[in-house]
Amino acid sequence: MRQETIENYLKTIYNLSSNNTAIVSNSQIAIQLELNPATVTEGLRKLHELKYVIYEKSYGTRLTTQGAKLALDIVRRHRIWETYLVKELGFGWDEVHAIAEELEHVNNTKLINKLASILGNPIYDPHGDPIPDEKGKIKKSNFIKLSEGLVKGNYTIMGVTDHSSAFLRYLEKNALIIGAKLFVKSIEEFDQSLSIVCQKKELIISSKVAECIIVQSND
Amino acid sequence: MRQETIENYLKTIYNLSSNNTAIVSNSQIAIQLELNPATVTEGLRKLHELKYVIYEKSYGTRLTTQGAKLALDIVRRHRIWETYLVKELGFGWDEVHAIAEELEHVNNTKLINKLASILGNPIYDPHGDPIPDEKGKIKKSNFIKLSEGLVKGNYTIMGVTDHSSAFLRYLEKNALIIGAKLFVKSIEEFDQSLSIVCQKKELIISSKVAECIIVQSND
DNA sequence: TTAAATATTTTGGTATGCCAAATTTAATAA
DNA sequence: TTATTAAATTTGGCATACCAAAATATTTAA
Repeated sequence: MRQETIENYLKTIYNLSSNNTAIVSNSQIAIQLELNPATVTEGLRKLHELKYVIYEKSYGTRLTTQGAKLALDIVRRHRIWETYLVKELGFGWDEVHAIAEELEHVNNTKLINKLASILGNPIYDPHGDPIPDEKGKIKKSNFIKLSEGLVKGNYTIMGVTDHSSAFLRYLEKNALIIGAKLFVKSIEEFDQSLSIVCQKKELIISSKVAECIIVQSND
Repeated sequence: MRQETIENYLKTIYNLSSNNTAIVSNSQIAIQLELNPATVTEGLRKLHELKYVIYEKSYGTRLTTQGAKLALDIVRRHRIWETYLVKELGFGWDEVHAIAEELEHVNNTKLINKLASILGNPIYDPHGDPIPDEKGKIKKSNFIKLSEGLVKGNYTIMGVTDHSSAFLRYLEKNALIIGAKLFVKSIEEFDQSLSIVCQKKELIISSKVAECIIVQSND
């Protein structure tokens, strides 16, 4: 199996299993990697043989210790590169994801550690995602989705779960950036849209958007 | 054909045809890319169809305008990365080639131009190889191999044609670095080894080494 | 608890990139 | 110029990474 293929599967499984439960379904992986389900079944069988995952037929897949180790390394490379592109090379946070998707496959520990060191060994990337350290240790947080926030709650935006340019530009347009503080004025019962106050401006955001914003409570 | 495969062929053909004549043989490519000759025949047939090369059966191959354009772009990316790794990230000139082999395939013009700009748009990389500009224009030079140098000639080292770590470390050990000035004291008739003076120290170098050092005359 | 819907796997098939061995073509030396 | 050697090509084959369609499981809803 090509190294890049392995890395893409493991990264995807890691990302899916950390958001949701530990077990990941084939269809989730297929959608994420834009592959036919048949291809994913094959891929998981091989990754199981290679001992990167525990794949149980028609049930689900989870990473082995070895698989998680590699997944965390890819995630680290990806997030260090994103941070470096934004902080040192002047890219916008909405354009770095695609470049980092390629750079993450360049396997050179010294290079990544050097970039991390220049950046001051950051713990979060420009999207608010935690960056694993060299040993794969990751800062655990008590962050929640804004969609889980409470009426009259005060929150700080800590990250996003959607990295598409379209979404990131939408946020920027509305000043919904990392570190911004916001107040939940009300939640519409019908469609769960939120009326919030951010930077003294009031705006309505859909539940779909709120699902993709990670916040920390300030109360 | 995978983009990376195309890029590796074109880069190799470019490197081989600029040193020697314009036409490159299959066996040269096979050795350089560490591929079976049968594989190279196939590859060249496909590159011909894609109009990247003119491949004439049992005769040889040369780049088309389109092929040369892409080749020069890869060479640019490779050499900018090498320079960036040495100048900005503190890598040794003997260790950057392998990393640049991977980084060169990341296709993002803005990224390369940004790196180049930080470096002050350099014309030579750490090995003395010229870096094509964004349009593929390359600085032509009157450099010669040290093996073509004359007795009692004064020269400045401008580059190398072998990028192996072993060779680069040998040079460093003997203070034969880019920019060093040297004087050819004598040439041994029997084996064409050179007796040179560099940094006030005298040393003997084999014709094989002299073949791989690029110099400019100071006389 | 069954029927319908959804998810997963199997089967059969394609394209790419590679190689070894056999054959053909070209180059070199006698 | 012919025999030898070397280079290039063809042939047949393998592994990977895919997919579409059919078959099988599993889940959900009636």
